[in-house]
Amino acid sequence: MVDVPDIVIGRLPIYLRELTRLAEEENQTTTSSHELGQRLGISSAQIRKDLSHFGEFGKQGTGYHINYLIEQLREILHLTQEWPVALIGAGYLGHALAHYDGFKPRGFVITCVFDNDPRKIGENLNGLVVSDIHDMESIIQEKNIKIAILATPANTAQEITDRLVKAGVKAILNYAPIHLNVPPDVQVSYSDPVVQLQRMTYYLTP
Amino acid sequence: MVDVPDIVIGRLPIYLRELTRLAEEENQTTTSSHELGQRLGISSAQIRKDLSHFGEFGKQGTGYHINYLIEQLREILHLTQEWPVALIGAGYLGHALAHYDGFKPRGFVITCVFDNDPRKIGENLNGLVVSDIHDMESIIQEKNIKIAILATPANTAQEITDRLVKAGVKAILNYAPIHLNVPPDVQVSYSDPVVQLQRMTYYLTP
DNA sequence: TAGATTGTTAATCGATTAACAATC
DNA sequence: TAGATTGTTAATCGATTAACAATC
Repeated sequence: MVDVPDIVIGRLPIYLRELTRLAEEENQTTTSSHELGQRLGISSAQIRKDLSHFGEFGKQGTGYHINYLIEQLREILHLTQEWPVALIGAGYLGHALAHYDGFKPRGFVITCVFDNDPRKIGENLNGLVVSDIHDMESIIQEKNIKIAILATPANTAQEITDRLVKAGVKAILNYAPIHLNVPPDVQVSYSDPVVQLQRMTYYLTP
Repeated sequence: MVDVPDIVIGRLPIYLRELTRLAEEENQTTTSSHELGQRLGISSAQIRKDLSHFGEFGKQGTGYHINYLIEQLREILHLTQEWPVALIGAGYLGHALAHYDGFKPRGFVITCVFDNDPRKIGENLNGLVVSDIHDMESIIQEKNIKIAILATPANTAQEITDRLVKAGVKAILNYAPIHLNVPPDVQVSYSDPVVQLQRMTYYLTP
């Protein structure tokens, strides 16, 4: 359990999402690796192999009890606590993230928002007041925040990242279209819509 | 060149992005697989191997001419044309995407926006008028649009996807937190911030 | 019991890396 | 020339899959 491949970890939230859907939308109480795989376009063998890294969660003949497997996945992914998140950038994207109601039910709460634009500082974003980015480090440390969402332009992203790391942040979801350099103990996840679109156009006939 | 692994294709836009950065921000005209890899946290061997699927773009001793490699990557990824994109959903996220100025310089133009909310239909979004989603298929076909960005709630995403596919869309960037079922000739790329955050919390100590 | 499905093993498949001849 | 760096090969490393005994 010490050395589970990251590619396996990356699939667990997808399993968790689909299991929640099966429970809430389809009102099912059990499922099988075959059914889950069918719905996600993943082989049943891969799902069983992935889960086997962490224990035995199913029963031969009947499959998996959905609520139990959801609970196990939430523990594995450290989602039994709610994670406070700092949002950096109060532009259009920052607004969208601040208003997104999908964070809370899945384990995350945006707790503070920062911007460097005096016209945005003080603004109310879905109940959160935008703070001056100068206060970022002190507020992050005070609230013991370990996760940040970066929604700033590319040209300030690395500088802000360095400050986040110094302030103790260990995971960054980066929406700026730029690679970030961080120490090995800091996680970075990237979301650049253009990179995603460009990957798909390769397969399209111009 | 017929059968390049998708994981290789996925790195090409990253190379392209960093090369553009090297040219525009650092004013460099040449680079090496070593330098590029250093900046991206990728081995130089992997970069050379990836590029070798498509041809020989460098020179021994001197490396790669940046502008030339950029042009080659743009051709490989089919970015020599500008791709019109349909945006589905005019909520906060739709607003953010409609105002994002990073699409045009990298090959994409949001050409139409759709929503089903009568209060949003007719609204002006950064120069685009929000259309009734009932007109989605006809407008997409008329404009010969092959790429859509899905920024709707999860509960309508599959239904809209089916309609997009019928209208001829071949690539979907999906922001709804749900797996989409599509025919094999349709590309889907996913962007669910919570999935990305949950992958990172695995590595965090609660 | 009969049917279904797990967890696991071994085989297969695919991706990454190290090394180096070629050559600018 | 000497130094640097490519493109490519072969070896290594890692991930996926097929198959099946175990068992609910």
